[in-house]
Amino acid sequence: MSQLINGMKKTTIYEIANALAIDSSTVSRALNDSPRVSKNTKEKVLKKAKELGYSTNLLASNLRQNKSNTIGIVVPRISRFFFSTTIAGIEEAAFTQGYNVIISQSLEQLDREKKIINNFVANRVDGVLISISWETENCTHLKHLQDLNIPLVFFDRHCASMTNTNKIITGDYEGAYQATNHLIEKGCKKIAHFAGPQTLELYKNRLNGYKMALENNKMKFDPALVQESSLMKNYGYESMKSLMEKIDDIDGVFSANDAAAVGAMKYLSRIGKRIPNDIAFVGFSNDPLSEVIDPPLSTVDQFGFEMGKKACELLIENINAKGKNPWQYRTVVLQPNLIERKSSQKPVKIT
Amino acid sequence: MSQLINGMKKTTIYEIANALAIDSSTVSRALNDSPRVSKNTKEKVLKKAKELGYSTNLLASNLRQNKSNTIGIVVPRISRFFFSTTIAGIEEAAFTQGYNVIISQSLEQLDREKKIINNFVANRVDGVLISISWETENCTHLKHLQDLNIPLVFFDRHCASMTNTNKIITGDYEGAYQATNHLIEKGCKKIAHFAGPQTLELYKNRLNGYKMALENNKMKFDPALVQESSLMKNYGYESMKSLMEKIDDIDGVFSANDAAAVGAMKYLSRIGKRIPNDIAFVGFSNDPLSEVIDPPLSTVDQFGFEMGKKACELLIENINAKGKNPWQYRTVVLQPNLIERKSSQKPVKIT
DNA sequence: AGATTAAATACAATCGATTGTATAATTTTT
DNA sequence: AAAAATTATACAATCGATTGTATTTAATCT
Repeated sequence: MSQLINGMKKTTIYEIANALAIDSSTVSRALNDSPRVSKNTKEKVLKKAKELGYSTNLLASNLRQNKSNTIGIVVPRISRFFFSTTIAGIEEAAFTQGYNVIISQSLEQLDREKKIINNFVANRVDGVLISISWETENCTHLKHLQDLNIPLVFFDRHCASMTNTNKIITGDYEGAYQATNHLIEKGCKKIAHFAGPQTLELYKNRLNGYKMALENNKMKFDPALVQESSLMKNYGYESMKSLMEKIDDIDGVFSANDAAAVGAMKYLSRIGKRIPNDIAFVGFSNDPLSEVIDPPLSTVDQFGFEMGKKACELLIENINAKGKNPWQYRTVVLQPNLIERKSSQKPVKIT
Repeated sequence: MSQLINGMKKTTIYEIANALAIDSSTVSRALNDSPRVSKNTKEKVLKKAKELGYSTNLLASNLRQNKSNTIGIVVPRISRFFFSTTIAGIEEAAFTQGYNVIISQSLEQLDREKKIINNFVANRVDGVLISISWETENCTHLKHLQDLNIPLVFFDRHCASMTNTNKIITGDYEGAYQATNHLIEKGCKKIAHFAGPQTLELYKNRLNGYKMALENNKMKFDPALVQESSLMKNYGYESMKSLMEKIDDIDGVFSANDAAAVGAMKYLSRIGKRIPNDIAFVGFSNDPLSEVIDPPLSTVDQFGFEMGKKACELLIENINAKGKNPWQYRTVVLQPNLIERKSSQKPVKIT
């Protein structure tokens, strides 16, 4: 095993070629196991490569092949549970297929998102997976990607204005419908909704699912029962507080995420309300918090890992199809799953 | 704005050079704002570049400059809260300084870790940030990185066998000492410890902190009170169960992470024990779970985001120092912070 | 104006691997 | 054994940007 002195230059195929008195092209082909090289030479090359501590320079290889074997990921925040789970799924699929992932966070800022996309283009990523920021209403920077023939897949949050594109999303409408309907079945008469930023399609859909469930059960939709916020925990707390001050006979809450529900539950337990007896709760996302809070929070499971994995597989499929027959953009909807826990088990009223 | 037809070749500096009848080297220098190019030409180049939709090919640039502006990160699991927080910190620092991050997960497997490192070397990352897997006892693959003169910084989990290296770690011993001492102060007489895999330095240190706190308070250390596991939630549940079946007068638990503590608390609430009155709890990490569980769990805050940010800054410093005076390896210890919550507030006994 | 210095640009090699084409070596066929 | 067909290897261009050196052009000085 060769000892490399600090800062010594890395071995290249030329050094291997020199050492064996053959041509660099033969070395390259040998290393790539090309049928154009004899078994004998391949063995010699491999042996010498090991001896010299050779490691392919993928920068060179990538340049020549005009392919980086890299996928760019943009998420609002890496540390948010749902996104870190999705990323885990993406990484898993990417690793299996020999792709690297580079990850950047938009921090919900459009201008950061644009910068990131530019950087990805400059780095010649083979494809992009993105969950857009709150601020992203104008998607020209993403359309531009498609113009450049760089495959793109949205996951979870997508651009409503782009119809011709790949996306993999949750059945938000259906999940919200189920959740609300479940509360109604448990006997709730006045159900509030914590809505997320209505710039995002997915929160609109959750609101619509809520509305439609009410309507189908002949309950009137009351805008005063809807609180829109960023759905962070403290907003759940505040939303609940201001709702309760205005309307005191709320007996159910469907929250568009778990964090806000948790915040609200904390407020209610502080003011002595019982869950689910006084107010029943259903959240969304199946955040680990939901299982731990007391009482455990009913929620809608989103399968983040699965979504990431599928999104990545779809992207790679698209990458591999480049240059072949025209690509058919695909929309995959993952149907979520209502998990019933104690927070929504209202005792049956005897009437 | 030029419309690119699907699959059209990307513009290069040569096209810009041709269009303006100047040399490509001048274009390159103009784009990099070199003082060797006149203001006039710079403007013309920039204008033409925009017109042709030019985007630097960093693959080419990186090859030439033998620098990828990329940092490789290896973590056991991206979706674990502590790691996703750390990654967020790393990404933040990297973005600020113009670096990309590529992320891979070892899934606690040594052979995956080795593959990842090889891949990072082939991709010529400028530096590596790693939190090693459980299985990683032999660190030759990481020593190899240093031989290749690729800067390396460990964070959180490091190799005990490597003394000459950069690392940024938590004051695990001190944190554990504080946590245990706190339980003792609250009147606990028989404190159990949920220990993590003892292959990892950090869990050894937490165990030692626990031991030393007992010793300094003249309490005997009893190995039967220590349960070693992977510290996943269900292991906390099981550990507590098997402990209680053997020893029934335990009145405090210091768990080396929060998840295991939460599992144990769930078990105790099931069998009707009261927390903190019967058994007080302190966890480690300040996982979001700890704030939400009832009663809220006292824990030791680890500042994951901070750790990631500092680790990345240290790495970049090391990268920039390459080739200059010999680098002094650094060890940074972030002192953790005990957060007292209800789970450890044992009512004072009147004696 | 002519010489000297400075500014701006052009030339050409280079980073390390890949790949189409040409040539040499070997094997098969007749 | 000569011709044809295979197989193995060598040659040389290429990917797109960077950078040291050389050359041309413009500005300054005496």
